Amino acid sequence: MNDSRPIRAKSGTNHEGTSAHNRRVMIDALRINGALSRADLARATWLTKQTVSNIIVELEHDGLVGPQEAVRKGRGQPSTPYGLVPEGAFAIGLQIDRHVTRAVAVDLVGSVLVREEAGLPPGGPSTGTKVILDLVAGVRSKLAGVVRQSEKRLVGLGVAMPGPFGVDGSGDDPWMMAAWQQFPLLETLAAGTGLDVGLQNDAAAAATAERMVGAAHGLDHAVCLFVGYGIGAGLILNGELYGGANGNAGEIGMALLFADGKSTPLEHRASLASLYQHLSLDPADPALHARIDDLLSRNDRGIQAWIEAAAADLRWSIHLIETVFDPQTVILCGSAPEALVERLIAAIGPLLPSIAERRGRTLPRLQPGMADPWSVALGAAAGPISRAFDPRFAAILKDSL
Amino acid sequence: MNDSRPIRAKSGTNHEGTSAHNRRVMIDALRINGALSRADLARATWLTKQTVSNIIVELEHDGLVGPQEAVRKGRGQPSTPYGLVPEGAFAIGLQIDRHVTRAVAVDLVGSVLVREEAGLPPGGPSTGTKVILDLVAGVRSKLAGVVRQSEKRLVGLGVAMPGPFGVDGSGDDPWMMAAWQQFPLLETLAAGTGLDVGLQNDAAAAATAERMVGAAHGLDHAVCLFVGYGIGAGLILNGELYGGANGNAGEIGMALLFADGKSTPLEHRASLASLYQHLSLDPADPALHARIDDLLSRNDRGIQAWIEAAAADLRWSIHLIETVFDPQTVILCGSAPEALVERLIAAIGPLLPSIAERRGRTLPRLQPGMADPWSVALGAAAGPISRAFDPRFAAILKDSL
DNA sequence: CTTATTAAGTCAAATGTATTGACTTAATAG
DNA sequence: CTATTAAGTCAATACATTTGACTTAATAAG
Repeated sequence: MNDSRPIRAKSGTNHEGTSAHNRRVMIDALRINGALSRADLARATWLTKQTVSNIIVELEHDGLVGPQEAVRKGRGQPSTPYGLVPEGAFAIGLQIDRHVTRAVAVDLVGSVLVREEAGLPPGGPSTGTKVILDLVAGVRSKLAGVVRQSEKRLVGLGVAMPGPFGVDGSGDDPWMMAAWQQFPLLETLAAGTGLDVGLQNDAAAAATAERMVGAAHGLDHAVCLFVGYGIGAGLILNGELYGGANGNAGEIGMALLFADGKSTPLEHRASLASLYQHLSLDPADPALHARIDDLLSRNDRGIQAWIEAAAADLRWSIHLIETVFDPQTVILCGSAPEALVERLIAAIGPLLPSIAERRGRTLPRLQPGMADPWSVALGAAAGPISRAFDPRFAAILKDSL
Repeated sequence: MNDSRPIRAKSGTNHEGTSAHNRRVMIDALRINGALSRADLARATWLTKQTVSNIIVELEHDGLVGPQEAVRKGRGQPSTPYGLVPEGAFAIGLQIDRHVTRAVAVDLVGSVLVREEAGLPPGGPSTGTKVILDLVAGVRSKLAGVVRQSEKRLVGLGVAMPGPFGVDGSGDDPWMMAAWQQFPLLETLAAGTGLDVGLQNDAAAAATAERMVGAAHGLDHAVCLFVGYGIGAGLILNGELYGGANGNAGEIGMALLFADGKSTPLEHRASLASLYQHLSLDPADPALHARIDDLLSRNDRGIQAWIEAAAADLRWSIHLIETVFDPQTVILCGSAPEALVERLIAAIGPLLPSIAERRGRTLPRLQPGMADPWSVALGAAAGPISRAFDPRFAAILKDSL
C-alpha cells in the first residue's frame, strides 16, 4: 500500500513571489538603462505608477536605489530619476585556479573595490583551505575598511573554479584539481565564512561578469567563449545563466574533435595549457603574461603558429555555438593577456557561414570580452549579486524560500 | 533633447500572473504524476490546501480536471484524486513538409483524435495554401464530429516545418521550402482559421511531443535529436522549449563537419535526404517507408553502409550535445521508419565518453523516441497546449496579456 | 501675463489571491 | 469504543497591485 514514489511538481507562488519579482525587474531595468523616473519604469515594466512608487520607496529604504536631481523634459512635472546605489550590496568573488587563488569584493553595479591574490601551494584542499579562507577574510576586512556597514550588505560568496563537476574519471587532468572536486568545498567555505556560497565553473563566471558589466550587458541570449587554462563556454539563455542538469553545460573543453583520424579534446588544442606546452612555458611562472606579451610584440613564430591553429579551432567552435544556441552574439574572453585575445580574434575572422547571418543584425557575431586575470573572480562575485537581484523564474517560486 | 532610445526592461507581474502560474503548476503536476489529491498537490507545490482547493474548483469548472473515486489509504479521511480531463482542451497540429502536409487534432493529454494528410503540390504557397487550409478545416470538422464543443476548447494551431527561419541564403535547399520562408504563413493561417497560430521547426516540435507524451515526459533538461529529411535538435532547457534569440537554436543540420580537409554540413551526411541520395530513392515515393523497411529486413548492403556512416556522425553529435547542454538524457527520434531508428541506435552505441558519465545516473544517456510519420504533427499540436497550460516564466508576466 | 495643456507623482479605497486557524468529515489503530 | 490521523472546508485576514481622482509643476499658446 506504500505507493510513495515521490510526487514531482513545480513550486507555486504567492504575493511575496510577485513582489520579489517586481523588485528584481526594477533593479534590472535600472541596471540596463541607467537611472529612470518612476513613470518610465511603470511604462517599461507594465506596472502602474503607484506600484512602482511603492516598490521604489522600499528599495530606497533598503539602500538599493536613490534619487537623482529632477529632470525637466518638456511639459509636465519634472521627473525624478532613480538609480542604483553602488553601495547597496556587495559580494565576494573567489577564483580557485591551479597555482593561484584570487578574491575580490564588488558592489551592486559590479565595480571591484578590493582585490587580493595568493599563491596556492600544491597539496590540494588540505593546505589550500586555510590560504583561501585567509584570503577571503582579508578581502572582507579590507572592504569593511573602505565602506561602512559592508558586512550587513554582503549577499554572498561566489566561487569559480575549473569544471566539470561531479563527472566520472575527470582525473586525467595532471594537476590535482581532482582533489578539490572531491572536497566538500562549499560546506567548508560556508562554515568558515558564514556566508551563502555558490559555485560556478570559470566560463560561467566570465559570462556572469560580461552580463553585469561587459559585452553581454542587457542581452538575454549570449555565449561567452572563455579561453583560460582550459576552455569553456558560459551560457546566457533567456536572460539567465544556464547550467544544464548538473551545472556542467558549456564545458566544451572536453568536446572531441576529429582530425586525421584521431580524436582530441578541444582543450588540448585551444587553451592556454596548450599554449604553454607548445612554447614550453611554465604555467606557474609569475611573469607569464609579460612573457607572452613580449612574444606577441616580437611576432614570435612559435606563438604565431599556435594562434593560427587555435584560431581555426575557435572559428569552428564559434560556428557550432551559433548553430546550436542561436545567440544574439558570441563573446570571446579569457584569463589571458588582452593582446593575445585580440590577436586570436583577428586570426579567427572571417567567421564561418552560419544561421547567425541574417538581415537586420545589429550586434557583431563575435565581440571581444574581458581579458583580465581578475575577470573570473569578478564573475564569481557577480554570481551572488545576480542571484539576489536579477529577475529569474526561480526567484518567484515559494520553494526559493 | 529627444533622448528617446527605447527603455528595455522585463515585464512585472501581479495577482493574475500568480494565479495563472499556480493553475499551470497544478496541471503540470497532474500531467507528470497522474491524478493527485488536493492534499498531495498542496504538499508538492508548496501551496496551502485551501489555495489548491480553490484552484481545483476553478479548473474543474473550466473542464480541465475532474475528480476520481475516493481512495482510502490508512487513517484519515479518504482522498479524492483529481486528474486531467482529456477533453478539456484541444489543439490542431500542422506539419508542412516537402511533399506532404499532415494535420492532427490532439487533446489535453496529447492523444491524437484525428489525423489527415494531403500531398503538397509543387509550386509553394501559391498552390499550397489552399491545400493546407482545407486540410486544417477537415481535421477541425472531424474533431467536432468526435467530441462536442471542441471548437470552444481549441487553444490554437501549431505549425511545424523545416527551419531555419529568417536566415540569409538558406536557398541552397534545392527544394522550394525557401518560398515558404518568404511567405507570411502565420498571418495567412491565422486569418484563414481564426486560431492563434504558432510556429516551430520540426525538431522542436518533436521535442515538444516527447515532453508531453514521450521519453522526455516530466524532464526539465532533455535534447531530442531529430532525424528527418534534415536533422535538428529540439531543446528542452529548464522545462521549456528553448528557441534561442531567433527561434533557430538547435538547427544543427547546418553544422559544418571537417574531415579529410573538407567541410560538410551534418545534414548532408546524417539525414534521410542523404539516405535517399545514397540509395537513389525517390523522396516523393509514397511507399518509401515500406521500401526502407524492406531493405532493412534484407540487410541490404547499401543501407547498412549508410547506417554505419550516419551512426558515426550521430555518435559524435550526441557527444557534442552532452558536452554543450549537459542534459538529463538525449532522445533520438525522427520521421523515419521505427526500424531504421532502432538500427541507428544500435549502430551508435557505445557512446563516446563525455561529462554525461557520472555516478548516480538514473536515465540512459541515449533513449529512443518516437519514430512515426505523425510525431511532428503531434508535436506541432503539443505546442499550443504547452503554451497554454505548462508553467513558463513568460506566462507570469503582464506583457503576456 | 494668463490660461490651457501635459506629464509626474500621490492618496485612499477597492480588488484579487493566497494564507491562517479553527472546524468538520471520515477513515484506521488499538 | 475511543483516540488518532489525515483530507478537506469555512470565514476572516493579510498582502500586493490596481483604480480613479487629485496635486504638483513644468511648458506652450494666446
